[in-house]
Amino acid sequence: MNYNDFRKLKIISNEDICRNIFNENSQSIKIKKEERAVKNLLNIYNATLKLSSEKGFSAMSLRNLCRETGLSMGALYSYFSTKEDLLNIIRKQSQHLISKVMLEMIERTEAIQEKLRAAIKSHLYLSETMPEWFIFFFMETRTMKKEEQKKAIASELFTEKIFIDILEEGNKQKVFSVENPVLMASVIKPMLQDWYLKRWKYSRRKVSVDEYAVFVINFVEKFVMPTQ
Amino acid sequence: MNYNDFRKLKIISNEDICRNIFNENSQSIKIKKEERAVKNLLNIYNATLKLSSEKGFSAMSLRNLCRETGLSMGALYSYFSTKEDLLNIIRKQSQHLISKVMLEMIERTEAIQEKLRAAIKSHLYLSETMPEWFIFFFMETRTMKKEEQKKAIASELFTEKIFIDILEEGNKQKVFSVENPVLMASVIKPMLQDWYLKRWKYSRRKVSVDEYAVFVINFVEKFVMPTQ
DNA sequence: GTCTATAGTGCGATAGAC
DNA sequence: GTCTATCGCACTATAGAC
Repeated sequence: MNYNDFRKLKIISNEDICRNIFNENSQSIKIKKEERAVKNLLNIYNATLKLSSEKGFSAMSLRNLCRETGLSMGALYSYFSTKEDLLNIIRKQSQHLISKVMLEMIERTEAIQEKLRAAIKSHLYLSETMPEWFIFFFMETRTMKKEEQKKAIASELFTEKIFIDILEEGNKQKVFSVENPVLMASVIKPMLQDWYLKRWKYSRRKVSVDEYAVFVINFVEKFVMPTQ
Repeated sequence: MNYNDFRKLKIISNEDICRNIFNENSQSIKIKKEERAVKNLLNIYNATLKLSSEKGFSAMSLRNLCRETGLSMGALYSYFSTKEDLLNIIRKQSQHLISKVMLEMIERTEAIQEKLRAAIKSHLYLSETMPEWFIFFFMETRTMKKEEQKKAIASELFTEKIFIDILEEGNKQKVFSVENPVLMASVIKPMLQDWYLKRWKYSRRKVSVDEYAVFVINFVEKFVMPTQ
């Protein structure tokens, strides 16, 4: 599977995320008509990610957000109760959908080697599809309050666990030979994160997400496959 | 060389950085006595890195900084002219010293394989010595104005270039066999950055900087050394 | 060289008109 | 359901006392 195939699957969209936000926050959201609410939430969602991936969430004022969305302060506050609330809602829903997609993509494959490739690709492809959200999540974790931070850290460890499990299963099947699966998983993650954190670098050098995926997969496989 | 040896070298200190800040900004700094100025600058420097590595520079107010340093608003403004100015001064001086240290450490070695190891270790050891600064630099790049941002990006590319040069020289000497040195250098960098960005993870798992260095070096060498 | 006091701005949040 | 108007507060920055 390459990035084009992945996109055709239409496995995830910001609209799905906003519909979930609406359904799970129906009490705090003052707007009752689903279609209107989802439309505005999508507007707010996109604008928030855009503005805060530029300068950070705390540097984004709600007045910036008004300008970007075309909504008034009053209207914004019909969709969330505090600025911090907005951050938490976005974190929660997107995070949930992303783990789901990764697991689905891995489930589609059979062989353990394919699972490793699927895990790497799905993370890269997801971040290619919605880079602002990945940057947002990475950068804003430390600005969150303790309790929210814990959930963000749990999510980081969750995706890492996916890799650890695959590597350990590969060891068991004697397809892989990884001395330290935990440390191995630890260094795969930052390579995937670099794709969205330093996107400017790769686009400047005209490296496509597919090329990057192949490179990372080769790199990792050379280390995890038993030497002949 | 391990981390302990590196520390004993005392090759870099925050005081050196602050003394440079004083010397290179003698016009904008209103305090004229060097010893007093350096002492207070060090205080401000440490407090700024501490506070902004917690919640980000833009979320750190100058009132926070007063509390942390024990200085008043008026006193602070004798050392820099605007809040943004403070950010730029810190970026510039630390960045300069860090490239210098990396190059020095590499120069101490002879064989190209040792140079690769020295480059990896010096980056890891530096970030172990002054993690707040590395986090600060990584996180605040995007909050900077265009012109400052360019300098930060140039610095990222500069350390990457160090790796590219070593890999290409190794290819020439036929010690390495790296198909794509640029992409290889691109993925080494995030592995080094992970050490300070996710420090909580490694300390929780009781991985020392020396163990991490060995792992990264093995990982990279397995890929860059020609297969027998 | 450092302090306190304060000017001036922009923030998050809300009340009430429509 | 969305708007405008406005409150109270915290911010950066400065002026002037000591």
